[in-house]
Amino acid sequence: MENMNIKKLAKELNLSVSTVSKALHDSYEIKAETKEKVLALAKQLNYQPNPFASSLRRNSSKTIAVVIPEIAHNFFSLVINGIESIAEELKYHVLIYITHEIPEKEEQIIRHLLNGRVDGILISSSGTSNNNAHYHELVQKGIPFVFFDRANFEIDAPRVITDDYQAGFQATEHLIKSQCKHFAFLSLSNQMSAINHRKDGFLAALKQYQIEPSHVHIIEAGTDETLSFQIIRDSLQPLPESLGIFSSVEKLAIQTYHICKEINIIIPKQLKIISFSNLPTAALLNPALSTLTQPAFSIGKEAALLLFQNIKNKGKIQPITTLPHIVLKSNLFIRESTKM
Amino acid sequence: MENMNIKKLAKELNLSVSTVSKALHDSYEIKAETKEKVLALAKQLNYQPNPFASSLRRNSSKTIAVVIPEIAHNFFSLVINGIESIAEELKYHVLIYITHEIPEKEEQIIRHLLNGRVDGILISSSGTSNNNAHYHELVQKGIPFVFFDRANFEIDAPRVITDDYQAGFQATEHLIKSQCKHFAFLSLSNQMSAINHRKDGFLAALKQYQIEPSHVHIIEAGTDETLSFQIIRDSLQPLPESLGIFSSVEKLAIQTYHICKEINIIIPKQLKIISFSNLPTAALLNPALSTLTQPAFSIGKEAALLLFQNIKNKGKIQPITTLPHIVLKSNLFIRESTKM
DNA sequence: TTTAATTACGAAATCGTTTTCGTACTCTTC
DNA sequence: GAAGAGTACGAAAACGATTTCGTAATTAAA
Repeated sequence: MENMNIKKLAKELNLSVSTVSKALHDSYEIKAETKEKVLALAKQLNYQPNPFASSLRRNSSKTIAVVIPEIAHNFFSLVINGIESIAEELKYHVLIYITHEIPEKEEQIIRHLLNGRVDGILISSSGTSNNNAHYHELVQKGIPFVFFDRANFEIDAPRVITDDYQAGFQATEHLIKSQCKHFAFLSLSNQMSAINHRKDGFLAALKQYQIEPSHVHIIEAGTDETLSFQIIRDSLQPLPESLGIFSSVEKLAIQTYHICKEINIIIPKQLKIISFSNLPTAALLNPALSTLTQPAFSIGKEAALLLFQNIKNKGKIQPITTLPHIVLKSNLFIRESTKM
Repeated sequence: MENMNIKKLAKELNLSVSTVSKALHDSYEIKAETKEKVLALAKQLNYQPNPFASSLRRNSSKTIAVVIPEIAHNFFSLVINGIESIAEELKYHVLIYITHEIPEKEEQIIRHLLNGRVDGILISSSGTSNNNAHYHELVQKGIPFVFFDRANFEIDAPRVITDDYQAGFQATEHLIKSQCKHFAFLSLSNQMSAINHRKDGFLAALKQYQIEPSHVHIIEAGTDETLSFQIIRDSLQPLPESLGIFSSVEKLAIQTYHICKEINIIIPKQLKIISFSNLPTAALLNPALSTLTQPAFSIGKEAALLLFQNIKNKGKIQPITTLPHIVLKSNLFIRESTKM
């Protein structure tokens, strides 16, 4: 009685394995009475089909993978919440892979997933190392995938992103109207679509308001924590007059707060800052942080829905032009960190 | 050439399937020359073994499950980071399941995992509904599992927890020495081991310092956000004199901050608060929040190590007395929110 | 030189499902 | 009452790996 399987179940019922299998799947070939018997005994003996045998035979795993740069991050964990809400409903399993912002790691993970372990993949890219070969291999293997937030625009895959350009423009415009004279953009890397779009919006706003180019600073802080602290600290000493910082990600804004505390820069008097962020404590910070907040949960939900739709339509080739690209709106919350 | 498998590989090499399989597993039966040929062609043709066929035959999945109450939470996402660091190293896959603090959901998830989809489970319990039957079924099926943070002490399974009692005592002692007169413990539920230990420490400290029992308040805020806001708000109106709050979880402390802001209670003048928390912004809050911080990453790491050890030792029954229970230390950070 | 041991491989069973076929049996229908 | 359709089931072939067991060919030992 150690492990129940369909063979033992069939023997117990005096039925063939195939009949039992069909009964369990509610096949029209099996009469109601038999189905009931099978279901009843299956429940009683606590029979659960072996998922690997099933996956092997059906060539589908009821599993998706989520590949993200990091997880201890409000944005990504909220996205996962959204993804999980859909996966749970559709009875799919969710595998998590973390790249730690290392493109090679992402490549390795994706390559590994070519073996069919998952029916589809949700990716927030860590930037590409050189080429996009691994994405192309996914396409070739017919494994559906959807980008979210950080997409690779060279690949014809569906994506769920936010209005990064507009949001960047809007945030920058807000800094300009708050009487900033110098402007800095805090970037993780120039390899990430979302961040680059934010930067484009930033630059466009500055151009439109005819800000002197020498007053515009792009600070690439990078993904290494110690290093980025140093880079930001250096760029604040000496402190440009009336500096307005637009941070492309939450983490760098928090670092900036820490640095300002450390070297006694007063926000918003000496420095104003606004950041993309999903911090639940943004309004409680000292001073409260102005934010652009992405609808992270919805991003996860939409991306998952798109993925499952693609999994269902697998085989039927879809014209590229109908690939659904979803763009959601970020919300601007003006708080004290950008007060005049 | 659509999908490579071991049969095609064998044909290409003019070898039998079994020889190829053995070569790929570096079996002593196969001579070096043959191994090299096999490995070379496997790499060239980008052969990756079908994980389900493999799992089916070997009866092991190289996959573990992590069952947590929620994910958009600094503590749990840090724990996952720790778990992932070990899993990645050992080439295991990580499935995530979220219970949303619903015990029935947890039961359902655990029951589902009885089918052998995973080699082991890491659980932070959402409290038990009635019985512990699902845990016993895991034991019966021989599926290793490890509790972390929120353990079920009635079950003989390894656990990785923190010194909740001592930390609770310490935090409360700190509130007492900060001249608080009334004391409140903010709890999620009385079903969770970690939280109850914190409460015990809280009560023990108050007893030791002979605090008048009528000055001691236990506030069970529950897991529903709207409701807990209301409960906390109500318990602060009217505001007891010199109230010191010890929040058992970060979320409730943040809610308290929001409420204080809303109804103009000044921290730490009118109300002092200290909380268990892994907030990266604790020091940046207004005012900076005093915290007890758990070594979340280490908890994840230790729990994963324990689980993998148990997976390896599966079969060999271990005497209950040697079950490793790991207790890690939390760190107390005193900040402005408890300043006199 | 004969026997025993070792080396290097292959055939086939196996893991637990799902699915394709085949086939008894009953029921219509003309 | 023969033909056709429909019903309800079973045998067996997949799915793609791993592993047991058997066996030629070579080498070593007696």
